Amino acid sequence: MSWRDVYCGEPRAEHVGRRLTVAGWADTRRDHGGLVFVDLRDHTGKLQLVVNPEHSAEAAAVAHEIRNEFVLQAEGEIVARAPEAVNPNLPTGEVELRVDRLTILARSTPLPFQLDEENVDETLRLRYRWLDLRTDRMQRNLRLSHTVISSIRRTMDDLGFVDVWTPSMTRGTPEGARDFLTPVRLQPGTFYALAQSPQLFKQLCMIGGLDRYYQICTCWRDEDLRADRQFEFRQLDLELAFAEAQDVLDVMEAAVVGAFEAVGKTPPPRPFPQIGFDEAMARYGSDKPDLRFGVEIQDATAVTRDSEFGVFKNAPCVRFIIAPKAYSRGELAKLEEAVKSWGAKGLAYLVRDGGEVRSPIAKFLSERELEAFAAGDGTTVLFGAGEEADVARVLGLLRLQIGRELDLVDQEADLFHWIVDFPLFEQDEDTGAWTFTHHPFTAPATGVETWDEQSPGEVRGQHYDLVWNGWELGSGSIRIHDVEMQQRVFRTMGLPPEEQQSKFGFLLEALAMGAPPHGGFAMGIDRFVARLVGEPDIRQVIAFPKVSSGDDPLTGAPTPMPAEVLAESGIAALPPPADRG
RNA sequence: GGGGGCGUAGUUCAGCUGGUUAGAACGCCGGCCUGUCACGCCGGAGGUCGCGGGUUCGAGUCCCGUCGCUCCCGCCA
Repeated sequence: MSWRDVYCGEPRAEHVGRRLTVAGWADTRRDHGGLVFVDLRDHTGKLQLVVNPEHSAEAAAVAHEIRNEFVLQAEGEIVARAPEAVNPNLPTGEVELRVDRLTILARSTPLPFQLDEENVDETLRLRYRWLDLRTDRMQRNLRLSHTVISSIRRTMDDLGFVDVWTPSMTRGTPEGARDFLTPVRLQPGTFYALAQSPQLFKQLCMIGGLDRYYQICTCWRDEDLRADRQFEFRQLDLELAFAEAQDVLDVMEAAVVGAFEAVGKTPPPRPFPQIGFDEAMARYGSDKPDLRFGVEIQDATAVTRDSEFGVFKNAPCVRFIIAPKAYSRGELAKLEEAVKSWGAKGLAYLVRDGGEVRSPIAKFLSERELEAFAAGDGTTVLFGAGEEADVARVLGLLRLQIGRELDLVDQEADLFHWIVDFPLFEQDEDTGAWTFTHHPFTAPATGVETWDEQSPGEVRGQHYDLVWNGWELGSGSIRIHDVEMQQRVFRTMGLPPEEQQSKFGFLLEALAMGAPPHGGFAMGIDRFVARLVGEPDIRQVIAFPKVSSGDDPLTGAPTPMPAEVLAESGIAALPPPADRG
């Protein structure tokens, strides 16, 4: 026997007269004492059951016992509703099931929250995720997530990519994110790291002649959780041999556009525009700019060098943005508080309101400066002064806040951009040491073979980030396929030959044995899907996510490490959290 | 590590400048109900106001601390 003939959402007028069995959850019941109505629900929709004691006394007896979320199986005839009883709000509203056999397949205790309640505390939803998953929201999110992933796989398949599995348990990388560590019982005192990305393995696949590799793989990073970050997440990971940057971008654009089409959304036009890193930082103060609104950053350093205002005169960099609103004192105080929390010392401003200029610094400013900061009436010029990187960052954040506050963001827009021409190296502010911007396997710009290894700040890399409406979806690059170039990069970041060998010896060996030119990309699937379904954070598209402390409210993980595991793995015992401090 | 927001029945929330016995809706329990669809009507149970301390004649309300969740900064090659 089968549990059901049709899903709850399926019956229509053409089913009238047919005997059918349906099964699902009791969404709502309306018990009139005699007649009982039950809305039976599954992921396809709802169907009204009518249980009439005159039709089946047995079914009616069962029906009175039904409570919310009981699992039911009902058998009977699909009948047309009387015209005045049609429910236009239900796709199945023209018909109902006249029940003559009703079985309770499972009972339910009263629920800790109601499924139709909005704004339920998220920890509670996650604690009882199996209930939360029954909601339309989660059903939609997870099913669309599947649609996106299968669409991506289809695109990859069509383009000749091969799905190759790479290990999750691998060698730790001291650079980059913190690793999750796995003790190895067979060799006490040693550990594997959970892969932060299959980066090196996919490069080895290229050297191994696989030509076009892809994988939708889990990656682990032991960093603080955020709206767009979990300990573990999925990425579309791909690599192409004999590829140039444009080849990689073309593949990614095809995957993105295909996913949009798969979920019935209007895809962004190709090719996605490219913006240089320097330009993005200068105009938007971010390497993942949200281009759905203006309020671009402008530079004033040329005029402020001779300023009477000490803060401007002494700052190596002065920039400003113009907000299309004459902010009040109170609002400016709040903005100042915000920029201070981002590391700025203060917030200079210039309000033009009804022909007047309000500004505590106006008296210091020359005609030339005022001209440079010209803006229409009903505006506020907001300044950042200090080191260039700090000014860019703070004004970038301020720009985002103003865009949100003043509702300047075009919510309908789907703007995709490539950010390109990143510097290959960046300097550590504290130590002055040079390190890689992206990762040490990114190739320098075409034609760049050597550089001053003491001062490589001008070298650009063949690196590209994909940004959607201000969210970084992922990044990729053309990789180094020449062993000497790879050693030069390691050397520039101060990695001595012995350490190059001990950490990356296998890569250097592989690069020396016929490595084709290659490049690839990695895109965060959860971020992409969250944006696609309109969710503000990735937990809503992950079936069983963790909360920001790293706890899983459902299983109660993580738990203290058992003493015998510690003993076997050779790890020094740490008291459980309850015993600490 | 730092900053902001939130925390009151099972759930979502209200609770004013401190002042009787902390309320509503939904849910839950009992009763009535044959055309409802957020069914209706009657009755009922249900609270450590996150926790601890303080101020006060009196604290859900004010202060300090702490815990939890959340957003952000740092961090995330």
